[in-house]
Amino acid sequence: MKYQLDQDRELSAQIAEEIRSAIINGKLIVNERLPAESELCERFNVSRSTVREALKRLAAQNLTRTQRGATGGAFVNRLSYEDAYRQHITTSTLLISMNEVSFETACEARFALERSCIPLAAERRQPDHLAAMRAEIHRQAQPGLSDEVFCDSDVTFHRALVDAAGNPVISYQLAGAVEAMQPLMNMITFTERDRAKIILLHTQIADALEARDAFKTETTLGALAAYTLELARNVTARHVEKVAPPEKT
Amino acid sequence: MKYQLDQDRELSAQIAEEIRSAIINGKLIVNERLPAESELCERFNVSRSTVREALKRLAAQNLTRTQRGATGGAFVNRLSYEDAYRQHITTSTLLISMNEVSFETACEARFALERSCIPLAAERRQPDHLAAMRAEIHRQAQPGLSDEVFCDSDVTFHRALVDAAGNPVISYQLAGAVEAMQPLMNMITFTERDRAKIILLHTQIADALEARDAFKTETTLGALAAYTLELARNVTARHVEKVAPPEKT
DNA sequence: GGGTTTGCAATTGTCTGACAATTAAATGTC
DNA sequence: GACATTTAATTGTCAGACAATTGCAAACCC
Repeated sequence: MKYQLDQDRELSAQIAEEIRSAIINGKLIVNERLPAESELCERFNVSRSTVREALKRLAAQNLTRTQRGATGGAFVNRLSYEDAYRQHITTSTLLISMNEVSFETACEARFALERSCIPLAAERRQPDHLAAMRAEIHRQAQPGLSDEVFCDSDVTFHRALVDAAGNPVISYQLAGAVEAMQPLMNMITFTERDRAKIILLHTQIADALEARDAFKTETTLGALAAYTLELARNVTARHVEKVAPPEKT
Repeated sequence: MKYQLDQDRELSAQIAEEIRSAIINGKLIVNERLPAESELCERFNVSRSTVREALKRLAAQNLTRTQRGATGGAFVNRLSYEDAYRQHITTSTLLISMNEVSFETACEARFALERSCIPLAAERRQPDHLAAMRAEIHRQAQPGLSDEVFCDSDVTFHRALVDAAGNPVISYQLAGAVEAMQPLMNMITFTERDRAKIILLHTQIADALEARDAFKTETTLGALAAYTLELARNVTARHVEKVAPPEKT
């Protein structure tokens, strides 16, 4: 069981990779304790700092957790839905914001993906899902609501819709679409949008879902998508008016 | 600009969190250079080891990269689609394998999500997407193909279908569903499955997509989902036959 | 014997200082 | 000006030390 760390990549990265693949391949199982840092030093023949940097890399990915004390150490972490959610949302947010994704592309993706949960949601929605959606609609109708709170409520509404599908894997996967992109979309469109219209569409979605009418739900969600896209185009058009195009060469 | 690191959480985690939120909030922009380690030591009033552990945490999340040398340092990394893909697939794989997700739940999620790209794919599929799909179908039909290669080809086929939607955000989001779950599904069903039947369904999907018939494509994908589920149930049933249920108290 | 306290040992967290490796820029040489 | 050398800045790695935490067992007390 000797590890030869070959290349000129950083040692801590290689060691982290070694352990990471052991976890992914199931050689290390959940809650299993990794060797102590001092032991890893000997095994990989590196200093403790290097081992620690490797372990911190793993901890940053929620692959391990550490405890101090006599029976402490680094343990393989069970990746919880909550951690995975957060990670997925963060990654999605960064990906969108760092890669000049057009609003149309993001909007299209977001609604296409959300649509996928509707047949299941129509079949399985429970009273509490409907109640959550109606509660958010009610909140959205309150006068004097700040844009920020309205946006939060919007996200919560859609999350309830997704959760109504009763499939945690779908909820996790769609978190990246709904929670990461909805705020971005709201940020762009909030100046233009007609809350009454959005609330109406939300109500129609809730009604259709209550009636277990998947087709109507999909159609209405499509209308919401179209309206969002239209808003964005208005904002863009107005921008072009105001900001003169820079005349480079 | 003084940072007070309060609690008894690890310092390196707090520092990493500080920098991470600066990146997410846009206070640090892509390719911007972070202060040198020695400078961060002074700023946060900690030792260099601690700073380094923090930076390694960020590097593990692809948020930063480092270069050695005179003008080196840690730089805010542009999160590429490739990195995001890999991260998403790894997280999805771990989430499924560590949380006792039933096969039915995973299968349902996987096909529901893939379905969402079909209307767009039918509209936009290009000759190269179709060619890629047909190439994989051809591969799958070759005799003597190992299960592993067949599985790889299966994944590639579905990825081509997803990419045909021409939306990189959708491709990214669906990577978690297709690339993470398909291998798991194949692992379970490969003993039972009839390759000819799968190839037929793949062919029908490619044909329907070529004809830009979204409805037919969705129907056929649904049939593939149903067949996969049926296979899994057969395997489970056989398992129950062979393995006597353990009689614990 | 039973419960409590104390001390010990293992382990991670942090600090300090040193040197190696790398790299771009400055400097020197022809 | 072109090329070689030196220098300085920066990260990567190592070694050793001490602090903080924590489970456990031994000692102790009643």
